[in-house]
Amino acid sequence: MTGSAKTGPAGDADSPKAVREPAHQQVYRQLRDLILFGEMAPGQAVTIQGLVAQLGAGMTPVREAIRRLTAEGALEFQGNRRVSVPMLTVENISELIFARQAIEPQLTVRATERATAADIDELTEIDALLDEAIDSGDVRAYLEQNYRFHSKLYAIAESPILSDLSDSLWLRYGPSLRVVCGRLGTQNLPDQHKETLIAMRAGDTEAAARAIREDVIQGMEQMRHALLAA
Amino acid sequence: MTGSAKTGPAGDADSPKAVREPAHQQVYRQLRDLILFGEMAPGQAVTIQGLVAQLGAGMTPVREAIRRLTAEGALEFQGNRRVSVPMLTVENISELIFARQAIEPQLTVRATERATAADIDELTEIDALLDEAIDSGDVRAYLEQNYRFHSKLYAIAESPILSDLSDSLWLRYGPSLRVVCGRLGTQNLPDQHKETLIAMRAGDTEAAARAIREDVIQGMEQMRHALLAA
DNA sequence: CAGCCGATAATTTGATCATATTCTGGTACA
DNA sequence: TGTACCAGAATATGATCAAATTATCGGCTG
Repeated sequence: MTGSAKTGPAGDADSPKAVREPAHQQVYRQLRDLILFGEMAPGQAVTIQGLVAQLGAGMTPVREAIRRLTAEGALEFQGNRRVSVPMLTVENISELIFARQAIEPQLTVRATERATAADIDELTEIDALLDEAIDSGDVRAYLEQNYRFHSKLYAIAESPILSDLSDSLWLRYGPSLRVVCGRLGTQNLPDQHKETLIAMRAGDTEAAARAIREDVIQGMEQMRHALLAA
Repeated sequence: MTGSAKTGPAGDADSPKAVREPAHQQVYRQLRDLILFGEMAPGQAVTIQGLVAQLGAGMTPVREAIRRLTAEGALEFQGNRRVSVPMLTVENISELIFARQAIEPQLTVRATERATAADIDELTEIDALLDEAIDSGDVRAYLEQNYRFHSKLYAIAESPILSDLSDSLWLRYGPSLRVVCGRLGTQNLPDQHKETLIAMRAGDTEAAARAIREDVIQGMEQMRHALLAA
């Protein structure tokens, strides 16, 4: 579901007459990014008419985007037809830790089996941008590049179902991740990406999976601690 | 489908506690059941206007239900505004096996830790209906009761995120499961529920998890074989 | 006489529908 | 064989209806 090329036959170059993306999909991506990169705080209410005004879109596309994101776990029904950004509980975090460490190492195994040299180069490039963001303390850039790294890694795995699951999990903790990063800064964040890349270059599936598992667990544990403090 | 009347536009004679459910949610549940219990074949196209006619609902609720189920993996975009029931590939099955055997035993562990005697009694009752369906060769009833059993089990676990993941997986293989059952009959289907219940009564989390893992793997392997035959 | 509680009105927001517009895919015709 | 047209389906809009939250007012009690 990441947007590289659309499912069209020969990809025409972008021309004035390029394939217009449906409005509901545009709205979906915008809102998704807003949630994913922490523009929306956990607990914040999401109103249809608010988004209509904010994004300048029609009502129907906004409704559909909200439905879709609700189904993916990025938003939650607040009972009486209200929708809001989920606030994670400690139990939620435990579930997320379990699910992520069950799924993402497996995706890493498959990615390592399939990765070409060009794939690994691209990951390395993203990781460099990630380091840059960490050094400069740019939280937003950190979140984006970190997501891009994992997203690209799992795209290489060519496992649509597991990738979808992983994406769904990411949407659930995205907003809280932002809060944690804002509080702790970007310095102490986990980063096992170097180890992952080394293992992938060596074709060592087990080591790559182990590195990602570490990355996942360290990150989620830090979230758990930050949540307990609040 | 549960023989519910059409959407009364305005105040009809209220039932004592009628909490009118939104139309889009009704449509969602109806379509979900259609998919889950094999009323729709893998590969079958799903059109908005077809459902509008079939379910007697408005266009907007149908659209939203389709979006939601698409996000959950129960339906898939076919590229050009077309939506259809997914046909599983062998690779898909492998992913599903991995994901299910990673998640569902853990849900079983949590359920075993939390289950009351009444919970286990209820599960036992469902399992009895399940046996009945198997004996009488009623595929539809088998699918329903089997889903109810797992659904109830995971509800006991009080783990909303893992339950959501499990539900999403179920929606993906529901249609194909129907095909397999229709081909093989209900006799040779896996059923580790007895072992699960015994372990739960004894509070043996490990044994319960092992039984469910067996149940999952046996069922999915049978699906894989049936798919390879076709 | 002042403060609190419950009921009702007003406003905001969500749900649904009818309709206009755009796009896709097929078909007829050159 | 290729192009233009047509039918049908999906997308998108804005209006309208219903529900819920919020605000306000009047009565009651201390």
